[in-house]
Amino acid sequence: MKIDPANPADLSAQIAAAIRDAIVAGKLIVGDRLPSEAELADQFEVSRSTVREALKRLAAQSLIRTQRGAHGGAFINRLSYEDAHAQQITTSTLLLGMNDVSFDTACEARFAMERACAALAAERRSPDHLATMRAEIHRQGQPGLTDEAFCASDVAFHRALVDAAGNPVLSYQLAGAVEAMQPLMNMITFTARSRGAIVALHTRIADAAEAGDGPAIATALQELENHTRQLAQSVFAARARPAPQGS
Amino acid sequence: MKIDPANPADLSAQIAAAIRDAIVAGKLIVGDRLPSEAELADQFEVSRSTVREALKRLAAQSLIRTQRGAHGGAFINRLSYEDAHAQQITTSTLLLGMNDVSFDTACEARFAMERACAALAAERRSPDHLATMRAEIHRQGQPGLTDEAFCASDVAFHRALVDAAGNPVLSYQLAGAVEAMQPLMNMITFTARSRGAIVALHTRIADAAEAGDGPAIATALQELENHTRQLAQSVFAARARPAPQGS
DNA sequence: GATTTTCATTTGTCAGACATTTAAAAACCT
DNA sequence: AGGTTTTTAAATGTCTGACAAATGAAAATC
Repeated sequence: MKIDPANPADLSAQIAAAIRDAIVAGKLIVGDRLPSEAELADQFEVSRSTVREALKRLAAQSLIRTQRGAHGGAFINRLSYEDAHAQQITTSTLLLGMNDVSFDTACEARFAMERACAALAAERRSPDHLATMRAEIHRQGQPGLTDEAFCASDVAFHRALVDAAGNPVLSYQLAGAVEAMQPLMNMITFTARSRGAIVALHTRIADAAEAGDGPAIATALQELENHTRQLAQSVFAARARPAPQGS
Repeated sequence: MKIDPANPADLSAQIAAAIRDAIVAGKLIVGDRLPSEAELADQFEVSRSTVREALKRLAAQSLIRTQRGAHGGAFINRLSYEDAHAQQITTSTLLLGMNDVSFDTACEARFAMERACAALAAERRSPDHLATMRAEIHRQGQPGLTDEAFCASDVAFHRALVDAAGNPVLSYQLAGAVEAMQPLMNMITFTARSRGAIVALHTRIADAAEAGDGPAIATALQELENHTRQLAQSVFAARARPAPQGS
């Protein structure tokens, strides 16, 4: 594990990359303890501050965790689904927010992926998942719900559908995509009429899941996608009318 | 933007979180320049080293980029698809590698997601995508190809299929899932016979894409998933036989 | 007016110091 | 001997002060 002092890139970035590569390559495995900061500074022939900056970079990616005290140090961290999930949501949200991704593009991607678990969800849904879906549908029908709360419940419903597929890898990937959409969805105003349509479609999805009918879930999701995109289009059109030349 | 000095957590982690939240909330937008390290140290009432460690954490997530010199500093970075993609691959690869995710689970998730772009790919594939797919199929048929090279070509083929869906968000999400599988796929030995079967299925996929037949792509992908899982099962069974009680 | 030099600003790196945490080792007291 | 307290060593967390290197703007020069 060496670094190139002639490289113009930051030394701390090089050191972080070297250690990260060792982890990805399996040379350092979960639970292993890195040498102390002082020892690493000696090995790489840099100061302790530089080593520390490198370790902070790795900590930011949940690759290591540090412990203070006599037998403390930096340990290779087991990347949990939870950590990975949180990172993915941050990344996806920023990606969508910073790159002017159109609502249509994000919506299309999200529903395409969600339809991918329709068959598995129909096959494996547990009573727990069904109960969660029913509960969220009930909440969505209550009057006086703010748009934000409606959106949050929508996310919870779809999250339950995804989890019903019973594949943690799929859940991790999809939850990121679904939750990253939330800031975009929050821009929409849901009228009572469109809420009714959404609740009806959610009910169809829950019924189909209960009946184990995968294709019916997929069809309902397709209709939900169409409805959502139309709704967004009309909302954005109405919003653009007062200021057509708006930046 | 404040931090709590009584919080037992690292000050640098708190500062990083405060700035990250401001970015996610849109209070800091792409291109904005953060105050200089010295000014941040004054604002947060910590030393410059602590501020630097916080900034390195953000840099590790591609949230900021730094520039040296008179009018340099830390700037809010536009998260590119490329950066997000690279991060996702690292995260997914480690997640799969560290959590003993079974080959079946990962495989199921990957193909489920990939089938999600079958319809879109059939509709939008460009001659470029078809050419890439054909080229990779041709490479996969050549004798003397190592297993690693075969796997790499397999990834390139599926990458082209995903890109053919013409949705950058979908590409970003799926590419991570597909490429994260590569280390698991590399554990498999591909016999000449199974390579032939895979190439035949790839050809069917390319033909269906050319014909604009989405369902046919999905069917072929399903068969490819079945074949891959059977192959993995037999390989792992053969490997387990010499040491059935192996840890 | 164009070129060169100077200069101020900012990040990158280093060295040394002290505070804090932690677990093991040592000392101490039944 | 056994249990409790104290000490100690090792490690990370933070601070201070310094210098190097890069970079763009301003000043000086031709």
